[in-house]
Amino acid sequence: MHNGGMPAIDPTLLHRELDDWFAREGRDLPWRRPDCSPWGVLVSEIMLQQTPVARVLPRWIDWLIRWPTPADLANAPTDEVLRAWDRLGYPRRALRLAECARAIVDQHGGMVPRDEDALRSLPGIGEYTAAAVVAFAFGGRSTVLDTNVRRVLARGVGGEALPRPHLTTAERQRAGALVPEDPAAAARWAAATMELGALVCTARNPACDRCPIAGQCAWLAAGKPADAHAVVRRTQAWHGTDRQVRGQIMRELRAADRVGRSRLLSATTAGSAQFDRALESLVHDGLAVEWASPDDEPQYSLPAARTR
DNA sequence: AACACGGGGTT
DNA sequence: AACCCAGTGTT
Repeated sequence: MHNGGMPAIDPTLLHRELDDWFAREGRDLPWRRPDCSPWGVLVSEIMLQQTPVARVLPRWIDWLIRWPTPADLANAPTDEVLRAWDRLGYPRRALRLAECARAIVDQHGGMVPRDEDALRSLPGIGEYTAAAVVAFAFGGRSTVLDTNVRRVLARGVGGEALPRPHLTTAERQRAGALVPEDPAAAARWAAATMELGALVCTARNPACDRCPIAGQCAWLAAGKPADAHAVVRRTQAWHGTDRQVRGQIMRELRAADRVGRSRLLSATTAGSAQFDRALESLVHDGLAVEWASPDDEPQYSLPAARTR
């Protein structure tokens, strides 16, 4: 096994330097505090899926005050859940979080499970989130691989500017091999690598001069070569998409009790064909319900009752 | 493996 | 206007 003449990685040194840096520079986020419950951590992880910390913070605080345990959320009406989710985006996550709460009550006696496979089987919890809850809620050993960690390892260990578009088995192995044996150390490693990717080893302008592991970084040593598999990935369009129209409809539904189709349509930038497609998809997803009216246009609202 | 799915802050 | 961001579930 060779690594192209790049400096050998010393995991022990890596762990210690990142540990020290995280203790010094890590943000004091409420879901990282020792008194935060596993449920609080789980809620934060769902909200943080594709959503920045700054926007999650106020929603998370309100959410935990209102539904401090899985049992509390399990009994909440769906419309209240969706209004509390507000504009965090991807509102299906809110539905899945409520389903997740019910599954925790039904299958785990209301306690967030510690087992990674059990977590993985809950609604809305995939590979990343299961590993994150193991580490951050229970201080357990897991391989936490989010976009930040992937970038840190792609650079520091792989010598490449950015990770591949898709997670590979080889990448999982590389990440797993670097996880400290001690569970508490593994949890700190997960938090520190994520934080490094978020604060220093950012996608666009990495602050290598402030990086605690710059001395061991394969990418820096190689002269920071450009992304090998760049371009290709075009960002998804946003304006005029069905997603945008869905968001416009959801905003209107959150603001009203019931809304007629025509008023809903006028709240969007869509033509009627796209509007109907978006509205139908929301009904299909369980984010909206239709109230048929014999002699007037159909009315729509958020789902009032929870769908048990 | 590819696709659908929000929204707002930053550059 | 483009770019970025603590992913998951479906097909």
